Amino acid sequence: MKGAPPIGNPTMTRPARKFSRIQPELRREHLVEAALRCLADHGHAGVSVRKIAAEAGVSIGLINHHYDSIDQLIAHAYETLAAGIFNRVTRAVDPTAGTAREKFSAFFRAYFSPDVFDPKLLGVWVVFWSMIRHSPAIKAAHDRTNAGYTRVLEGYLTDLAAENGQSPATVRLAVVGLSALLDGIWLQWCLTPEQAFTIPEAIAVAESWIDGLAHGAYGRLAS
Amino acid sequence: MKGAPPIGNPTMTRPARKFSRIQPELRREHLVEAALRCLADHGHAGVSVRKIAAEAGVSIGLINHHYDSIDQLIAHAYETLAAGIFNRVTRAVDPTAGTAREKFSAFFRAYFSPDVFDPKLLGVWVVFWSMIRHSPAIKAAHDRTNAGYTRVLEGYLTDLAAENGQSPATVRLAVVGLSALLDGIWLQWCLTPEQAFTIPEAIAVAESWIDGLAHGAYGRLAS
DNA sequence: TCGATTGCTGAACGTGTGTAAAGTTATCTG
DNA sequence: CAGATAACTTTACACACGTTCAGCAATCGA
Repeated sequence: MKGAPPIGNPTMTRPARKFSRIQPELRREHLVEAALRCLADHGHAGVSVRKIAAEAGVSIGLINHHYDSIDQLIAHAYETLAAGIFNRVTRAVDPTAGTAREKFSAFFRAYFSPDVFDPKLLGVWVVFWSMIRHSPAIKAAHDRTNAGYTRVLEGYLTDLAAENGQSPATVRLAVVGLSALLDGIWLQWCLTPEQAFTIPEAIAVAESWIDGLAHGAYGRLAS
Repeated sequence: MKGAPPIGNPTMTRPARKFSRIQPELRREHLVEAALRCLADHGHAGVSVRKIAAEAGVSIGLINHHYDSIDQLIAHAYETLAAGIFNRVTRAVDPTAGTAREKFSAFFRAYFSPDVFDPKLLGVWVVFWSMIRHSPAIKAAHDRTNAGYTRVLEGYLTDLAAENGQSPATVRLAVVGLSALLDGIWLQWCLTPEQAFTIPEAIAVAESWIDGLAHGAYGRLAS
């Protein structure tokens, strides 16, 4: 019974392949994808070696074979998801074509898309946030992502100031304001899907913020 | 040993009072406070009957005696905390004194206070958010709180529009924008305490948003 | 002072958790 | 084809979880 080979009929009973070996790198990718599905479906309860292993169709022990602890896997998942979204959104803006003002419109179109504005995505993100304080790896991933957006928005806003003949002195706080506005709209939208504003309206709010900035309404930020 | 009364010295060994009975309402208040301390200290791991009971100095069974499940306790804690902050912030604005513009400044002063801008508070809130999808009670508490802020900001913004001789047509989306901005600044501040902006700067960003609105930069919201 | 009431305790139960470590086997290399 | 390698499985462990429930005891009214 226990692994005993069938006697006399080696060709009849093909020993079914119990698992497949793949490159560690590829396996980790699969584990990350399974982890993200678990987080999206079960929220915080999805942070579970057993659930993720089942979702990936592998044994319990595999995760601890590829990661020192489950937190490392979650951190890797954060890194992967955040980088994917960041790349998708920022690549939607052609850095060589159009005015700075037009770049914002392109950015908003990419940001306010169903890919990003998805309650399940916030569900995943909330888990990440809740682990930031206790997991240095996740905190580091968060800081890296944040710095990326700050850098990109800072570039656009600097160009916009130059385009409008304004001083770039206000750019730093303008970045704070704009990224806060984008985060906040995303948060509200995902937390309350039945809420009272549409995606086009959300875009209009963001566009208006840029218009207000361009019209010099934010002079006091230069203080 | 097990509760056996000491023989022969009834006066020597005073039976220590094992616990105290208090009104259910008061006990629930204590449990809520203990729960909030646990959430602030341990994040999601603080959602635990054993941890909260220990923090409150009561037995394990008491929580299930006063609440059907631990989720009910957490929902009660949410309600209490959210209402407390909402009251503190909104009462800081005298509805009878000053212009609408001045009311915003008062509101911002109360909102951007150490009470609210506290990483531990976000830690608690993230737990609430993570439970919204699975707990109708928490979802309801969230919606109620949200509606409260929307109502208040809508009032201020309507007054501001009247004060500036503007159409109130844009108020609805202005509420979306302002509350998103406030949420986003709070989120950023709490997630990244070592970040590159101060509380006064955060106030300046919010004030500038109001100025931009007052200067008519948000005309397109009326579409 | 003596029940009655009921807030409260604490052990028990079944389930789920992350990790460790030993055993298995698919795949690669010689 | 044989042996080495390491990806992978499996089992086991110790612990934490929420909930239940029988019984204890603090307080109140008589």
